[in-house]
Amino acid sequence: MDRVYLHVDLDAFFASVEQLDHPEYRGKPVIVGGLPGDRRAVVSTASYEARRYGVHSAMPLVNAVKLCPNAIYVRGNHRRYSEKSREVMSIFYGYSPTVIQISIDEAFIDLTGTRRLFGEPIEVARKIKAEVKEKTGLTVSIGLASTMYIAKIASALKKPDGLTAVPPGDEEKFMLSLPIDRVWGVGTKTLEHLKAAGFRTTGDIHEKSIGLLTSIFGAGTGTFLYNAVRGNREMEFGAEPKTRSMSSETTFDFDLTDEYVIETAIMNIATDLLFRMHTEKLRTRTVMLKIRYEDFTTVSAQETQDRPVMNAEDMFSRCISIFRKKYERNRGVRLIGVACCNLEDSSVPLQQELFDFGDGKKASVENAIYAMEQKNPGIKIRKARLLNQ
DNA sequence: TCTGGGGTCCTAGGACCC
DNA sequence: TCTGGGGTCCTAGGACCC
Repeated sequence: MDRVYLHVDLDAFFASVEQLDHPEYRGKPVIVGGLPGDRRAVVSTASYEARRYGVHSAMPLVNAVKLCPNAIYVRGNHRRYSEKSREVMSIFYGYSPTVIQISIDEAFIDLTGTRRLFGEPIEVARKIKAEVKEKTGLTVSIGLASTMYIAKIASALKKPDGLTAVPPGDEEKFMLSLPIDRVWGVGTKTLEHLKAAGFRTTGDIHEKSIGLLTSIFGAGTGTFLYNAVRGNREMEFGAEPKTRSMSSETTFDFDLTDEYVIETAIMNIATDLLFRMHTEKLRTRTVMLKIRYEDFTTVSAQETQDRPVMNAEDMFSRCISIFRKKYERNRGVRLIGVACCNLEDSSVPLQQELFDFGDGKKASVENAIYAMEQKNPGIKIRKARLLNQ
């Protein structure tokens, strides 16, 4: 059967939600990510009005302030964005049971075999745009193609409020019409590498053998490039996008060198992460700590134990033990991150011998605290050490 | 100019086992 | 004294995405 996919992308999502919720922001440059004066913030989303000044995602906020001092700056409200995201995603299920959400603001919709029920895919795409606009006030850009990979690239070509269809059979032609930096999966590093090796267009890649490409770019990137420019890249999305890791990190306004202060920050981050793990009913045996030094060099180390992390104290002591082994004294620290990998479902009971260390009591006290925090969002119960932050 | 936070996946090297 | 080949698992780091 002929495959048909849509890729739907919300336009300038966070900024658009702000303009929706604050009518006085409409038609004006809105920049989500931080307030002027936030030293190390970056732009999360810029409204199209702000993009005209050259502001874009991932740009350091200080640069945005220089380009567009009169913009409306907001830190952002993720809870609200998630709510709007759910509204939009639920509309998609009216057109197909197979919706694959790949981030807060985009999803694939599998329209394969739905023609008899819903009509031509291009008409379905138009209907979805209209329904999203009518029900949520937001606009989307859509790509339509025979593979998810092509649909994904197509959706970005006419933004905002765009619709781009690539007819079946035209996949390769489409890839060859694309500037090289539009190839999804080619980032800054590969782009530099391509330029250095004299590749300027997707056609330049297309005319080389797979052997040559892998000898220049390595096996992984080489075969990826070879297939991508032929439109051969099909992504098999597994059934369940399972959570594999969870992390929390903080960039400090100023670099830290005092070890007590750094360790207190680690406690803060670890506590936050453990709370999120708890609400998602996840547990882990693998804890990773990340240190970014003032010069942006980044190191990380992880430790796996037989027993899962039992409570905050356990979590903290694992983090600190990694930190003390890894940290090079007196170097300024700009970021600390903690991650838990290889997550397990915490409702699966533990073997008894892993549990009998007196940790049970601590864990149940913490569960009570978490329950209270969940019931009363806003209340945070923290160790005394964290109160003066 | 100075570079967030939350993720996923890949690769290369070392340990360990047969 | 000098040493195989294959497999698996773990770790650190890197690339990429939104």
